[in-house]
Amino acid sequence: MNVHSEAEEWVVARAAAKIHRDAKTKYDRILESAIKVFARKGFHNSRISEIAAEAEVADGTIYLYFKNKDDILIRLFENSLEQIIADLRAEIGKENDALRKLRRFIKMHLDLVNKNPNLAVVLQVELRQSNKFMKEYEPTRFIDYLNLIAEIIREGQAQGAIRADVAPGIVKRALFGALDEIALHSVLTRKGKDYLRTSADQICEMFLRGIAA
Amino acid sequence: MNVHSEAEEWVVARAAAKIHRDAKTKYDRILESAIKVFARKGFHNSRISEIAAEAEVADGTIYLYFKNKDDILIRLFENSLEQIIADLRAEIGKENDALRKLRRFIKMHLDLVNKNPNLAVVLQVELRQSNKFMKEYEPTRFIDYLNLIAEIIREGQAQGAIRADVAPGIVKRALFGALDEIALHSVLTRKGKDYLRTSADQICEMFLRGIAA
Amino acid sequence: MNVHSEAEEWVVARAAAKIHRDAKTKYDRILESAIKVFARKGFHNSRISEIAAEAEVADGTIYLYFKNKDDILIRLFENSLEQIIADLRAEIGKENDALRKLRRFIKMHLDLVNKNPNLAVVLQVELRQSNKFMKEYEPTRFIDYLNLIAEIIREGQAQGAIRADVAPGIVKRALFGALDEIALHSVLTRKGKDYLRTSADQICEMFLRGIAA
Amino acid sequence: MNVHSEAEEWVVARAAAKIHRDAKTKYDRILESAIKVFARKGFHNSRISEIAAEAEVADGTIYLYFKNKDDILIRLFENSLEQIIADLRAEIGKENDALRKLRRFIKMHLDLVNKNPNLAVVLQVELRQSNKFMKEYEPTRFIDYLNLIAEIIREGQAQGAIRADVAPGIVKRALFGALDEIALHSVLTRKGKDYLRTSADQICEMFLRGIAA
DNA sequence: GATGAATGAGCTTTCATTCAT
DNA sequence: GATGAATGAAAGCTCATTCAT
Repeated sequence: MNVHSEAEEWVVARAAAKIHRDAKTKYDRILESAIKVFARKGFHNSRISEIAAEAEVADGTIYLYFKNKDDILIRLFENSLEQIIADLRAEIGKENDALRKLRRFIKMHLDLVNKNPNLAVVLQVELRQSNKFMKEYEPTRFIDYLNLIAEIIREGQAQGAIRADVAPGIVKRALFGALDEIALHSVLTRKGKDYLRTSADQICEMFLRGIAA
Repeated sequence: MNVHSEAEEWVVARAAAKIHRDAKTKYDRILESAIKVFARKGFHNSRISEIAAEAEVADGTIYLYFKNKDDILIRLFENSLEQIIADLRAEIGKENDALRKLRRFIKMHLDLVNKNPNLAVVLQVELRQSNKFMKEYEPTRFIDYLNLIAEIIREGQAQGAIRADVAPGIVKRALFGALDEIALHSVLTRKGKDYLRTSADQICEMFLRGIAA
Repeated sequence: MNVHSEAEEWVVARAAAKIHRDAKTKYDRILESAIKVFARKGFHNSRISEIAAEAEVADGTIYLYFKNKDDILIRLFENSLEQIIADLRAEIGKENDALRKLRRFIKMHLDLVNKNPNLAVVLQVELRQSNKFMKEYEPTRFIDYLNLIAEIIREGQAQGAIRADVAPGIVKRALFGALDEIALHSVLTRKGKDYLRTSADQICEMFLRGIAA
Repeated sequence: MNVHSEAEEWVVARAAAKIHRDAKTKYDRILESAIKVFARKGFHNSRISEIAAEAEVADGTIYLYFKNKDDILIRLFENSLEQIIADLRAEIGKENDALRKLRRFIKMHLDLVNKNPNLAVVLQVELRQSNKFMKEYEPTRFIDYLNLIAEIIREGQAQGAIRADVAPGIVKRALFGALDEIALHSVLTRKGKDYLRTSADQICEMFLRGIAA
């Protein structure tokens, strides 16, 4: 390889990087950078300036798109959850039977942890360290998520597949809590795919038997 | 009530307070004050000086008993869990049947949240906001707690009351997660006794059916 | 003087102050303020906030230009010494004869103490109270200063005016030590011009005879 | 060696240590410990509790013998200087000739640095870091020390060996400064015996020629 | 919209000193 | 005299946020 072509390649690579960078909105670039930085350093140890550097924008620019540091975390949560809910709905839609829907739901929840480790760290660990998120955030999206479960349960009850005395409003939280704790353990101990698969099976077995008519 | 008796009562009250204060070690007084202050203001918004004032000791005195602010939280967690584990063991000991043990366990876990609201706030919300706790703490006591559940499950499997293909190491976490999420919701929304009772019943029903042979 | 003209003068003075303030870089303003404050209160008794106030910048701004409090002292030392060395070189350059150069050097060293009393206090007293300066600082500039003396001595030896058995590396320190002690005494007892003049004469007489061939 | 005699030896050693410890007054033990600790850690980084531990006394005991931390340093300085002055007087007394006395003085000053490295570190570096010492201390002992030099010079002038136009009050400081700077350099760079010997010779040669009639 | 220099509030922790025993 | 548990004042530095350009 001669010097000429090396230089040419470098120019091409730079141009490609720039196109890629320009293709995304600054908003998205900041969110993606925040996920990386939060996952790497933790929420409280991440500096706005680091996120800005990672996103190749100025510190002040972040405040054109986000109210403050906690807001990045919360919007990140909402954005991700919105996408996840959409994906889950699509996945669930492939089944008619409520119990089979729940099975898909459980498997997919834990599969997401496996496939998005950075996001999982942020949602499982860092998010809960924001006082604003824990105390002030109106958890609309989170409630949407929980209600996905409640809906399936009610559907199952209508179908006669799930016991009528099961309280969807409570069981939705119990199931979420179970999945969440498994996800947290997976993230903190870096136990990955196998652990999550086995756990998904165990939880399916237990919950479905637990609420089946 | 006349002024005289008021003054007398005040004297008596002061004396009682002093006796109470002297009766406890400074260590215990600091821990109890920390629970109150953390529950009231949140971990990050609590000042060491507030805890010291509440415990009626000097700021510096706290550092004779604790390494730092996070250490207070962690020791508070360990102390509480140690007591809780002892109480749970005693409670469980009253039954021979594994499934009945689990039932007692579940009911008591949520009953503790009801009976110690301040402690519950700290353990459910504030504790998780300490980066040191989430990332550096070796969760020995927590594992002890989880293993209480695993033990009962293994016992039930030996008795033939619980399915042999249930994985105690996973189900213990799933059950804890479910209870924890219900506890968190109770704490954040200030839903108390009734919510916790109903939830305990629902979780018992679901889990016990879910793992029964 | 009437009130009218007083007010006018004040306006003029303020304007002048502002021009003066804007003309210098923040870096220089902070250094100059530090000299004043350190001289007035001593290094350990000076607060960063005082230096900031004197320089009319925010506390945090200081940390955009300096690593920490000790760094201000060290940079102050280096900046001053750099200027002093340049001036001394110019002064020395006016003579050809090594002994006459030394004479100029000695007189000028003590004259600087007389002309910059604040800086002298800082360099003689406060600088030595910084642990970082005494133990961690790599004294490049100071060595440059000492080597000015060594160079002149070597020159004198080449010229045959100074004994060949004089060790420049030791005598440079002995001469500096002598001047430094006189300077310190002048600063601590506020003995000024006359004391310094007489001392310069005495030291010249003694050193030059002491090393002359 | 059998176990029996080992135990016996240990008892004897302990007893000897205790006797040694008791033989010195607490005052002396604290001063000696302070020299060690200050030399090891520096004045500002030494804790009263460390000095107390080293001296095997309680923290509070130190305040029965010393006003405060700076007082330890100052009393340490005075104690040492008193001893040094006595030794120097004895040494000087061995000569009649003023110039020979000065020679002995210079050599002994630098020899003391060589022989008491810990003390030298404290007197050369740490002492100057005490604001109280630099600004409030009435330097009686130090003046005694300087006057030793002045006396010899006056003696030499009376003998006709030293020029009459030499100002003893200035030259004493110049000589001290020269010796002090060499001592400091030796301490900071850990250049020991050889450096100090050569320096002593150079300074003798220069000073004695410099002031000789 | 984008920048980044400047701001300044905010707080844990240390450790010399005291004093009841 | 000796102890050592308790005190509490004291301040450097960080970093989220602003705003003039």
